[in-house]
Amino acid sequence: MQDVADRAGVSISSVSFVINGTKRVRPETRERIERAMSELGFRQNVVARALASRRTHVIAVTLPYEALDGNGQPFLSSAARAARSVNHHLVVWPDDDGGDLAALAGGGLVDGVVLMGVRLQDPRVTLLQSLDFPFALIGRTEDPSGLPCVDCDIDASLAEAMDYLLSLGHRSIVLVSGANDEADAESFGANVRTETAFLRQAEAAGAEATILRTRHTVQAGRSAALRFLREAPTATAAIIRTDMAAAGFVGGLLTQGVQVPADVSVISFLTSDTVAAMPQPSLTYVATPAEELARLAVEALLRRLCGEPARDPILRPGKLVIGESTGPAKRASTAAVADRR
Amino acid sequence: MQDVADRAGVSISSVSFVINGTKRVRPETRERIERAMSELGFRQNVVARALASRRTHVIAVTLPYEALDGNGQPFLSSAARAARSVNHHLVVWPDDDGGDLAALAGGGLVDGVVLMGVRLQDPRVTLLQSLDFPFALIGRTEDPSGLPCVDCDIDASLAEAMDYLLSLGHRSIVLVSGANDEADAESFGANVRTETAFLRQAEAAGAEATILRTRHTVQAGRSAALRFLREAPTATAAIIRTDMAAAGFVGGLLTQGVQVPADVSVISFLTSDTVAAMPQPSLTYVATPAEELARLAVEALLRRLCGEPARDPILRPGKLVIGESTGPAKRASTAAVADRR
DNA sequence: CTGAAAGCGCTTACAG
DNA sequence: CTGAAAGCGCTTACAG
Repeated sequence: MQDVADRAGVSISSVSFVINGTKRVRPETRERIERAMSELGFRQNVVARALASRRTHVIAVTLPYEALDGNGQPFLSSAARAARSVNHHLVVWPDDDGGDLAALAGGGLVDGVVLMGVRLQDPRVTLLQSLDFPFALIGRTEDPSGLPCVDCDIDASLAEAMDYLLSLGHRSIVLVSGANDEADAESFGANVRTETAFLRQAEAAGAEATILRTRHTVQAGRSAALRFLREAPTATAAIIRTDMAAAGFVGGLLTQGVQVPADVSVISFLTSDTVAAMPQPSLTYVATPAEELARLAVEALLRRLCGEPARDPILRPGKLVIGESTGPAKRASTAAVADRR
Repeated sequence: MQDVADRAGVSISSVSFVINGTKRVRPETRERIERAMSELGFRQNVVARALASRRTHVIAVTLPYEALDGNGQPFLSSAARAARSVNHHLVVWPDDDGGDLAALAGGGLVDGVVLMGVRLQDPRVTLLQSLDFPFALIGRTEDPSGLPCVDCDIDASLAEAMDYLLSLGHRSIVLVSGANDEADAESFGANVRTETAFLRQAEAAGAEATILRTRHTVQAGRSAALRFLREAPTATAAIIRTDMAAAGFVGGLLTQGVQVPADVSVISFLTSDTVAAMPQPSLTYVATPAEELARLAVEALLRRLCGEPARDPILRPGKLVIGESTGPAKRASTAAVADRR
């Protein structure tokens, strides 16, 4: 930077002002400085700038190591684009238990962080609050008031699926809920909120409601199909919340000679287009508004960085996309049971 | 840090030495310093350390914005773990065209970078070389000699699939190759190398070889199935290199009344367990050694950071996993054709 | 509009 | 084994 200043015949302050647009400089000097920069191939040292200004213009999104490999939902790419559109960079920073996060927040490498995979009781939120480090959440804790949250409107999203099934005449519906283990199932808000909303909406509609839980794997979906047939023999429709299991669930039904959607309708709840397109028949599904949520979270974080107070949680509904896996309910559900034997 | 030094009654140099283990300090002073640090809840400022030492202990893996959302392969989680095991952090840094990469490499925020999605002619490699910035590749350029590369051994991996199909009696085999567009198909080494190896291995075995190209989507896989039936009527087996298309391909065949594997055997080439498990029947596949490749790439980068010269490219083969989509070839392939009509 | 100077929080020869 | 001091490459009041 000193070299640039020398070549342009100015002080390094002026160079800094030009780079950051912090202060007015005479157009003529500005041009001299810019010429000098490009002639010297000057690249600003981001680390030094960060140390002096306490701003890196980098924000992070943090998620568990496994989630790094992606679920096909465009959360990360959308967040990265949103960051870039406001002149920031986004990095993805893996963290399982808050240890890496502490290093991230304490170290000054990034200006703020977006948390994914938020749990109802999330120690990371407490940690960041105690460090007074700027953050935003994709998801919600149990009591999200006062926190900058962006989340899926589970209630409205589920209503999309339920109303559609009800309109097709289904009156006995199963929710295949769950997570990788029992503790996860209880700690993730999306899971708990889906189960609650399901029971409430089914009751309101006078429909029979059953909840099964399963893990997030294709194989688990196959097993869930067997349990579905055994434990809910009168059910004519299933809503699957564990996206990887959805394909397995349909496969499991087909293997048992149960036709989809002739015998049983299946809706995949909050999944990606890709996963929904994979099975044969392709799935009717409620699409996660991943792109929008990620963008809104980055925007919320940036408002935070500008010193604005947090607003109320922002909720967005998923969208129903009709595929080949749903159809009218069989008239007499007992007939369906008979067919299955 | 000055506070810590004061409280421990030492100079800040000693504190620095304790934190970094750079120099010997008397156990007694060390203990005093450590006590002072924990009492004060001291967190080292990573940015200041980076500026002074020119080492951040952070490495990046860079990939296109879309690839951020993952393909289910454990590249990123494995790389992150590998980095952590050698006391570094890994961030994921999206980059489409080298512009973001230049900021990353020039800015001093990370010590080195792992490049994914490497093309035969890759401008990012040239850029990093000209900046003299440490990097390692997952993948290979056209001429990778002298570069720190880690890649899938396409030839050996394909032989796994080919030998298995040949042993089942298949003598007319189709490769469904491709990428998101024609330019990609020509520019990605994995694609080009697979096609080349396929033609060579088929010829060596005296088998009939056909290549079809398709895009990386489920829907493209369905269309590819129709083209397979039309353009290669005598073929009894297909190897699919475009992972998302594999499920669609099987679905497309089934829709046309072609049985898998009774009429046609299908192998998915270099995919993840998850994608292979999704279709019904589940796919026989050659698993990408993603975990190993990512780990090796991080190790290669770290050797680079320690000043060691690059070795020759490191190649690792994929592993054949037998699923439900492969079986003996139909005796007379003409019979198969007749069946299909 | 421009510049001299202090300071961001560390590391690391160097001297003791 | 320990400390005083220069320096990493910037930003930013402050004075002119």
